[in-house]
Amino acid sequence: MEVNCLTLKDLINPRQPRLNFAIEDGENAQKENIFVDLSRMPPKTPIKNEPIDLSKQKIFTPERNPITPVKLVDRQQAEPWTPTANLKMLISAASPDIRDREKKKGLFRPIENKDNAFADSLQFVIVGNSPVEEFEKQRPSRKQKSLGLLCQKFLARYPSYPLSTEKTTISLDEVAVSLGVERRRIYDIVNVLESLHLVSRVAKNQYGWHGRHSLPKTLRNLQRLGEEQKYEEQMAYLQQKELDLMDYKFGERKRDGYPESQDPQLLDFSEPDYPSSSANSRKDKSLRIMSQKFVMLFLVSKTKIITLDVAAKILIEESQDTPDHSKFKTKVRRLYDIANVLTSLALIKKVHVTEERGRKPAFKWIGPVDFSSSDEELVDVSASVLPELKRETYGKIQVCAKQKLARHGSFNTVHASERIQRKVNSEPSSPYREEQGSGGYSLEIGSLAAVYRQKIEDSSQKKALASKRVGPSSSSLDPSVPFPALSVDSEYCVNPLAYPVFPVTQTDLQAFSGQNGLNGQVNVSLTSVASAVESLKPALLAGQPLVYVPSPSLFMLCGSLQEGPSPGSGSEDGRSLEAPTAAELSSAPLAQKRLCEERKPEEEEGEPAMKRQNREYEDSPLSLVMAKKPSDYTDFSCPKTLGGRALMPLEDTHGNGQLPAAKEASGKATANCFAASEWGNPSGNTDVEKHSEENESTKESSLLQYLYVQSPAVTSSSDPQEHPVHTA
DNA sequence: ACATCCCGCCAAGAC
DNA sequence: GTCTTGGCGGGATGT
Repeated sequence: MEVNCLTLKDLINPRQPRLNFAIEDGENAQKENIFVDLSRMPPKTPIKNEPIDLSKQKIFTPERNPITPVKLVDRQQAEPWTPTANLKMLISAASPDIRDREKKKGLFRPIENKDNAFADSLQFVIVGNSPVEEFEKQRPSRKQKSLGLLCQKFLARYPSYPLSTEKTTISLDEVAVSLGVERRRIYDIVNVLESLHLVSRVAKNQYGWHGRHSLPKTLRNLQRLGEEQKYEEQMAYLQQKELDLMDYKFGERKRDGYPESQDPQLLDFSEPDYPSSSANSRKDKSLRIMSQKFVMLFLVSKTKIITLDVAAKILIEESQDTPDHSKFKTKVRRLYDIANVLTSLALIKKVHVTEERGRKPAFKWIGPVDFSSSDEELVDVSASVLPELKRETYGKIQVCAKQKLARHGSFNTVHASERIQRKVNSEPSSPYREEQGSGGYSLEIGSLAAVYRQKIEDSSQKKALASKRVGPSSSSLDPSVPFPALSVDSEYCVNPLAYPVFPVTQTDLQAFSGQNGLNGQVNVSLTSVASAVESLKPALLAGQPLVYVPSPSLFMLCGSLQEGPSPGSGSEDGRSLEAPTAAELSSAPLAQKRLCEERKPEEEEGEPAMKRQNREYEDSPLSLVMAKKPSDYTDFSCPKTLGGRALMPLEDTHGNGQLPAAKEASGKATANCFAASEWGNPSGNTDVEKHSEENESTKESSLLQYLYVQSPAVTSSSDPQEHPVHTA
């Protein structure tokens, strides 16, 4: 893991690793908060960040006690250090030496240094003092410390579609250390992930990693709930209202626009009572719930674009908090946090909506849209119950599949209901971390949207141009046109680039391959990609009425290909049984592969996103190669049983069904399939396209047209992204 | 000036 | 009381 690198550096000096540990541990020992403080104590200036000492990690490495929540303290203590030692350390902190050390740490913090990834494998390398200087140089910019980036790193550690067999346990401490951040940050990430059931809390300090297997299901449920909540109407209402005036007091809005306002439901939903959660207390209004609601808004939205303020207003209302401005601001802050995580999951991307008033920040859903597979499993949710119920439900299901539950004693922490869920969800697995082994690739993996974007910008622009040429035709209207009320939003600027990466496939592959030593990483030259993309586009677009052309990224293309009615990406998905055009099919994949291959050589810090994407591509090809049977596809697409059990069970099922020997392979295949099915769509394009087809609403909305245009200028900007275009 | 959102204080809760 | 969680919002950074 990246951590290693840091460690190494830290170790730089003759320090024995042990010593380092001890020291660091001592530091670490202090709880994050405390620790932080300490760190601050010294000259904050440059250092700020690195509360945590990586070195330990290394040493301990991830695997360490996965199950039992290990406290840093404990670790420390393992070391010769005593608590007093910590004090000493603190004291010493004042000394320059210590400062340096910390600085070094800071430098090494994985987050900042993406390159570190493989460090783990490396043993401690002693480095010169340079680190300090470097540190100063490097002083991580704020962006480098962003939650989104952090989340990507976090995600990179785990396979998107873990095999059923591997139960990954996430130790918050570990992760915090390895990522070089305070635990508090990890909570932010984990809470959002938990809201989507990508992880579940197993015990104190312990989370179980589920991956995206159940994501479709979860989304489906959320969508359902969102519908029940009538979020769409609320949004429409708000938007309208905004036009009129800014206030978002909920009393007003509801009445006006939509009488039927289901506020009560919402309210209920939001906090009051989850059956599961005993006390709604703060937990219930937590980030988790906000996250789910936020996602619901997207799923319900026809436009798939939601502005932060609208989301904030809706959330505020639900919470019933007083509408005061401060609340609003706070909500928005939280939404940014959530959005960052969702962005790194490639579920949404940032865009800007131009209204009469001006440009507003917004997010567009680029995740899977069709969770067509119906499940009965669903939670019968009364809205109120929703989240928790779901969890439980899922959990139960899973449990059934696997009875393992919690053997760990650790459950105690959770509320009864929660406990159940959590237990269910997370199995006391032995911690397998692929990451460990993979150290190197960990970083690469996930979807690094942000990074990716930047990198891509150039290419994207080009593409954008191309797309434009293609014309409005290519630039599609957003099929999903908003509700009439939404007219406000008429203009959306979206960056073409979608960076949607599917961590999924990659991860999976990695998991698989990773063991093999395969790192899917590939660096594709942007140019090559672009060219490929463009070539592909036409074909893809051709049939569809409305197409959102994601100009920029290959990724997008791929996605479209796969999903799209068109091409055959299907092989992966299994969908494309009927390969649309042989040529297309073949071409696309091949192209991708090529690209991927090309890239491989280069890996750089900034690149991770690219890499990941590339991998993804690779993955898809792989999957193709693997050739799953259509059957798999079907399964995924229609989780007859229920997507729910999905995670492990599905895999298991497959495995079982298939030759045991082949299990692995099958597992992989399945994983891929999943990935494809779920994520194949991930690209916004796909979604859009589908929507266009599907949405009836579209017609209405047809009035409004959204052009997605790439901003020509974008390149330079860090966020190339979208420029608003006014089409309507 | 405004958009983003990091940072970490500090309280609620779980032991 | 200690430790884990995580709400919250000040204020820094980015644009």
